[in-house]
Amino acid sequence: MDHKTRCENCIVRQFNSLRAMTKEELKRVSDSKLMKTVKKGEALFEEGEKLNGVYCVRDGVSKLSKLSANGKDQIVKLATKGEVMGQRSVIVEESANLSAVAVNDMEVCFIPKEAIINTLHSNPDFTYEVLRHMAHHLKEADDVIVNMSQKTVKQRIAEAFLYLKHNYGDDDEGYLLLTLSREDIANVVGTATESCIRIISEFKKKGLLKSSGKKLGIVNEKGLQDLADGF
Amino acid sequence: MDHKTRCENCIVRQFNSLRAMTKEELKRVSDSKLMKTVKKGEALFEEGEKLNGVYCVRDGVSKLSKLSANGKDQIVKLATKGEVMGQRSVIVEESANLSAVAVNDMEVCFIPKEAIINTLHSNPDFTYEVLRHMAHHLKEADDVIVNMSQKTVKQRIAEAFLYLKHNYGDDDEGYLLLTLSREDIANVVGTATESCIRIISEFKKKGLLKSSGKKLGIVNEKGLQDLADGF
DNA sequence: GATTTTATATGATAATTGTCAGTTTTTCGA
DNA sequence: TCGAAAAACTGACAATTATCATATAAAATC
Repeated sequence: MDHKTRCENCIVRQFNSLRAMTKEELKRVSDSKLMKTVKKGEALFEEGEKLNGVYCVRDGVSKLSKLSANGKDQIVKLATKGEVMGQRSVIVEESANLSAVAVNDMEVCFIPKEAIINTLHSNPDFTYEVLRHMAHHLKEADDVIVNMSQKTVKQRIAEAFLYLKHNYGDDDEGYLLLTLSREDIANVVGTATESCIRIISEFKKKGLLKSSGKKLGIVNEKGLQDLADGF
Repeated sequence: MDHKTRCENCIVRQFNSLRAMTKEELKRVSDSKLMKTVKKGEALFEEGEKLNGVYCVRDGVSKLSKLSANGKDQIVKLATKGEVMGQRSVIVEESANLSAVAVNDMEVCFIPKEAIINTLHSNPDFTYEVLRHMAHHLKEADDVIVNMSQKTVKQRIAEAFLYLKHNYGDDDEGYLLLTLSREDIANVVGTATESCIRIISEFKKKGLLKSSGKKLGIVNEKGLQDLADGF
């Protein structure tokens, strides 16, 4: 087993609350964890499922979504390298509120809940760190609520592209490194797939976006930003 | 100073994370806290403001809202007796993300952040309890996101009334105990005030709601529920 | 490489929701 | 109790967005 498989040496840990664990706690996590690869489109867990642990993302991206009554999947959040999924459910001992599906091929570590819960009760630094992350997610969620209700679909799509660029970057030709299907983008901004496609076409015509095969790129970032801000 | 002003004896504490504090910690909180009355319409704090502590609601209701670019206030949450406001900002040491304005006359206790922060670092039970509450709010926020993007204005208004009845109750004649203005309801569901008024009128015509002066009451709860569920 | 499936695209139309303008009603302070 | 201000209401219309139908392009499968 090479060193990359030990949590103690995992860079990913720097981004999440596991960094507040003691050496011994981390050793316990590392000994009990299970590495998994998840192929694009596969589910890590489904809404309503009881989770026996959390998933730490080593590589790839997962969408966290919830099925609405009208049969559409609303994507609430994208989880990336370093993020821990399923924390909330484990902490409050409820079944999962969201489904997690891989957007591209992923590498994750499954950490059984015991290794987490024990530390939560004994190491206040760790608990505090988890709390800080949760507080950050709550702020983000509140902001999403405001955007959802106060911005138009066009503004939200513009924002989505800016988000993708800032969080996942683009290649040397200016194409986004994370490619989402039009349907996924529609499910992020909460609109119909057709409306989403139409607006992306419009953005291309206006010289805000460009495309090459499946890839999409931002041409005029300032223009998109102005649009998102309502100008 | 009568016993009701001591946190140790405050019933409200049962509903929030303060119940996980030790006697000594609670004493410190109680000694440093400041009781305030806030009149309807007055702000407890504003978005962007640095908070020096948290507010524990003893009585009354506050709306937590955020101003959007188009000048509208989106109400993200209502905070009631027992809830603690401003926790998030104090924990992550950021300025407030939301404004808090009293919906009716309120009685709150201001607790300086020192009394909270110290305990967060030393008492894992308390930290865990705060974490549990935050996790609960995060789930609620995720659900709001899904509703906002997947339900129609009509459905969201129906839901809002059911929410008001279930969380604040109604009097013996069936009128809601918490009366919000049409504008506030519109800002909760994220729609224009005129649209909100129109739909409420429609609900009254259909025998789903009734009104008497400022008061509104639910006549046909099942009907409202069916509507909210999309039937 | 042909074929089936899936994703993207576009048009036509309907439904929903917002905006503006104006009226009526209620509230509240002088 | 009067009068101003705020809240509730209504109509007409415009803008946004969803839905349905269908076409084309791309990807996956055999």
